[in-house]
Amino acid sequence: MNYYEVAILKSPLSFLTYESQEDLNIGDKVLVSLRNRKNLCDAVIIKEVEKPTFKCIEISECLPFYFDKKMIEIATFISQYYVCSLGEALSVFTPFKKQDESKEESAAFDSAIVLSKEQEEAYKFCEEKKQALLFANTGSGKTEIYIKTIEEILNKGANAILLMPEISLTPQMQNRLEKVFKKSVAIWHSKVSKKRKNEILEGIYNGEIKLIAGARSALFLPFKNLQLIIVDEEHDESYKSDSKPRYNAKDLSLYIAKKYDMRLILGSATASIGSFYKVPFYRLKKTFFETKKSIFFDDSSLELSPKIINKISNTLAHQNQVIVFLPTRANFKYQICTSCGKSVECPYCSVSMSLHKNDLALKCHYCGYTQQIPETCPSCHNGVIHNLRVGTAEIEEKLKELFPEKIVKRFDRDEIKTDAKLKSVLNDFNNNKIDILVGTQMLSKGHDYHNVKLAVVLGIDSVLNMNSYKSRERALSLLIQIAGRSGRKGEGEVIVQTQNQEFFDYYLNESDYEDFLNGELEFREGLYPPYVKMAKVLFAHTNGLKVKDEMDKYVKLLKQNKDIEVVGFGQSAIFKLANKYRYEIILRSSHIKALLTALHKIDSPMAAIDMDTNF
DNA sequence: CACGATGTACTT
DNA sequence: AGTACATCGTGG
Repeated sequence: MNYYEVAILKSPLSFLTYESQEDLNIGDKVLVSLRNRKNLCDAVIIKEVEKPTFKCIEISECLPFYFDKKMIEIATFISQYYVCSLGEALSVFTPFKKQDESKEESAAFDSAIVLSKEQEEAYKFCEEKKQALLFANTGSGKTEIYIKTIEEILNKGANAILLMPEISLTPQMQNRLEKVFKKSVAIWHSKVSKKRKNEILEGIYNGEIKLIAGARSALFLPFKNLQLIIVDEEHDESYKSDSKPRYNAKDLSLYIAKKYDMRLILGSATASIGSFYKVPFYRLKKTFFETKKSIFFDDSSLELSPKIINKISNTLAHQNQVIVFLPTRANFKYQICTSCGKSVECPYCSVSMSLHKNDLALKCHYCGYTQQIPETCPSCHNGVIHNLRVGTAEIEEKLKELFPEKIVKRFDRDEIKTDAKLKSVLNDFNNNKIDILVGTQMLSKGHDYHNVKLAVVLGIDSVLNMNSYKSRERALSLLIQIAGRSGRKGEGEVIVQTQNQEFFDYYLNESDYEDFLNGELEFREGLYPPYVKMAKVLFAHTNGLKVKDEMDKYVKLLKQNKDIEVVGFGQSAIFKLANKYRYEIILRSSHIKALLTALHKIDSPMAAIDMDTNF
């Protein structure tokens, strides 16, 4: 009889010992039964052990899948660094399939791309450094460098992964890749159907698919010979997972590339401070079409001021297109009573409900709770509800009133729910069937709107004024990304509504993003990442008193540790979420090991640990 | 005493 | 985490 320690997938349990008649290998995927559990559980063989003193259960079945050595090593790192069980860490991977060898037909792709002198230099730089940051202005042609590099890697018979933020897996990027790599490329993200995912996996198993362009989870696909990872829009914060394991796919890519000596390209026009600090960078500034960009500012607090309306009107009069950005969905963010001043809150979360006129409803953007629009204030019963801070739907409505003969469409999470919808709206926009596109962050992500001549940026101050050491970085990079959408061909205008003209103007017109990054590095030294590590411990429970006590207990405990600093603690920004009260502790340390040791010791059922939080 | 809601103990 | 089982309160 053989005895094995197994990690239960998706479970926080530590290793459990099972027996088996069969000789199994480390990494084999098996099914085991667990007392109290009706279904068999997926598990992974971690190591062979001596016969234990207690009685074992037999492994129910060995499945024809396995996790290879690298997967187990990377998962071990994830469980250490992001503080979770090995079973939880392994569950993000798609295992290999035990089967006959895949056909080793060598590929010969020819993108026929000719790089410019500057691109060629950048390309060489990335090759020499092995792991590099391609800090490339919008329109400077980083995609060509990606494709050229992928081509080189695939032609050597190896595999490549191109990571992109889910939202920016654009149809045009798909087209460009398919044009060169044909059936060898596949798109992978959470909205791909289960059936299609199985087809793709089959393609990876038999070697027909050599390149995956996809979201976060694409990093964990079973490639035999992965040699290149590209992280596009590397500054994007959505690479961080917000459920367990809370890994950051960009940071993990760097870890993996270094550990296994793979090529890595991090690409962005607004490089993140972390990458700028850690990774050698090449600055690709020269753009193909020398675009003339004029930036205007508007300091009104009105959402659509006469100055802005005038600009839009002029642009439309010349048969040109406009995009309007604002960081808020729906019609209004807050519903305030004119009489008692209270806002309508979600009964399960301590946040204001947002008005959705289309659905005649108030919705909670955090838990999804929906209720009818109240006629009078639910608190004092006599006041009238007054709206504060507009969202995309409201601006869309106003623009339709102002320009009744023009086509106005919305581009946000409420409107673009499927891939088909995304494609059709982008298609209509690029075929000039839409005059004005109003949207949220979604607008800023790498889409190529080639006829846009005006970008209107509203509400950027609410991003800048957020209470986070990252606010400046977020606001400026967002603004640059949106501004980059205007005038991709020829002249473009940008109008920014802000009370902070000096800040934005300086970095948009007089200085460079690189200077901004250097300035921020100086500001963060000794206090914030990338110089120190920060983590959040979130306590959540239906009982608000119990959870506070629990947090207090850990504050006391953690404060005794000389190697780590309790930066702050108290109620979370959203105190009540989905009917649970939330408190948090923010930790900082320049001593990673000490911080991780402390975090691993936290064993409260109410606590969730978030390493490298997106504050 | 029947219920649902809440709490707790356990997993090889 | 997911589950079964224990305990508590309410209503009949």
